[in-house]
Amino acid sequence: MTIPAKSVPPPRERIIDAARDLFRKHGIRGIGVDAIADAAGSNKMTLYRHFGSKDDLLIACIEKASLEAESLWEELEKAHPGDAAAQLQDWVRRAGEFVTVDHGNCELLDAAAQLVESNHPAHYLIKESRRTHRLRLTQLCRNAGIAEAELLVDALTLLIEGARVNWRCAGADGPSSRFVEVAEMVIKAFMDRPVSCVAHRLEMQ
Amino acid sequence: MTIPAKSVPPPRERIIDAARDLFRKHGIRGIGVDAIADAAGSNKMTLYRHFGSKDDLLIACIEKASLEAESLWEELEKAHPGDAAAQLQDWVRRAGEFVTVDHGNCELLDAAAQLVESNHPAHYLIKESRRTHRLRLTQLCRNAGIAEAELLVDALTLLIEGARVNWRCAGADGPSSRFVEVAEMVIKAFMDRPVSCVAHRLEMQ
DNA sequence: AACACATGTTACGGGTCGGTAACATTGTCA
DNA sequence: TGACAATGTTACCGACCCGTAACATGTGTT
Repeated sequence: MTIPAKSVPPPRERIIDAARDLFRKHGIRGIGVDAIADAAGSNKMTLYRHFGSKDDLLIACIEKASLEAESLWEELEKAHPGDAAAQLQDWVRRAGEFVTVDHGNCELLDAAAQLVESNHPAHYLIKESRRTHRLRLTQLCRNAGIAEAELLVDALTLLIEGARVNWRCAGADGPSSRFVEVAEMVIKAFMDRPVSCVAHRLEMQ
Repeated sequence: MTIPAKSVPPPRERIIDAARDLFRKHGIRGIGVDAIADAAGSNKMTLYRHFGSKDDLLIACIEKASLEAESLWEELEKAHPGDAAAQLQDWVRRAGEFVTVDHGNCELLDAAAQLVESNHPAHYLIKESRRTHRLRLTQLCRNAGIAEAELLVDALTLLIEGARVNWRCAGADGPSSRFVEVAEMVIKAFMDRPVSCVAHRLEMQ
């Protein structure tokens, strides 16, 4: 019983979690390390003992978010073993929740948007995470029998990130409320005609 | 010849233009009033003589961007008089340019995203501008013979704003490069079946 | 008890930034 | 020329924030 009950995570984890939450709510520049340490039930000194700088803390947050995003695919496979179409549908449902609920781990985008043209070391992590996510989703669409999987993935990516942005500034009653509806419709359009409009347009030329 | 040649706009306009540009590039909190005044070829003092605060300057920027966005509809009507379908197609094309080129006046979203939960007075302006934009686009879709115009507008809104966000952090070779393609496909899907998938889903229940 | 170690507390330095004050400069009009 | 308004220049204040130093407080181990 050296560790009687892990009722409270160690300070490092609490700080990361608090930072992720506050970064998402107020932006990276919008929140101070003191407030983060305070929200984590700790203080600035222990924060700086674990993370050499605010940037290091940000990187740790992105790494954790990236790991969580990676676990999504295992959950989908476990929920619908071998059924790619059901997994894709479930993905849309979960994406809709990530949009309409604030606790989504889509903070990679927010972080990236705030680091534009800054040569921040976190850029590499974000790009890498997004690349693997894109590949996974493409494979899922392909397994679901969709011919133009890449185009569908791009469409879904635009939709979900547009929904996120819209939800934040236009509220829950804005266009983001129709995300699932629109996404399902787009998927259906891709499934109904594996020979897509692109092929049609190519034929016309 | 009191005013020989308006080769250079007055400081107020130059400051607003510089602020819009820098707000977009670095974020509202990411740029200082001194840098804005400098980029406008002016000083902080004249900036504060025209705008009582940085927030006032931001509001002036939003108002100007909102006016420019409003003029879009007149241009569309002038380019394709009476042809709603062509206007809608042109809208998609222009939206694609706004996404892939940085000078787009879609900065309302960026401003709103940075003012989340801050009770900023600019929130009202942004919401109002977005509301009228939504109404105009809905009317355009309806004139183009689309039954579920509201849903299509929501879909297009999600797509364009997702494309903007993606372009900023994933680069020009990311999903945003397919925006026009996806948007045209979605519009085509709405045109091909005025009785949409929503109606189908209602029938199933 | 004694020690090592992680954590908490307080205070401070250095920097940035929003905003103001006082003064100098320019340009226009009578 | 003289007056007046708009603009430019410099300096400064106060607030905020990142990061560090020094010290105090536990906590577990031997």
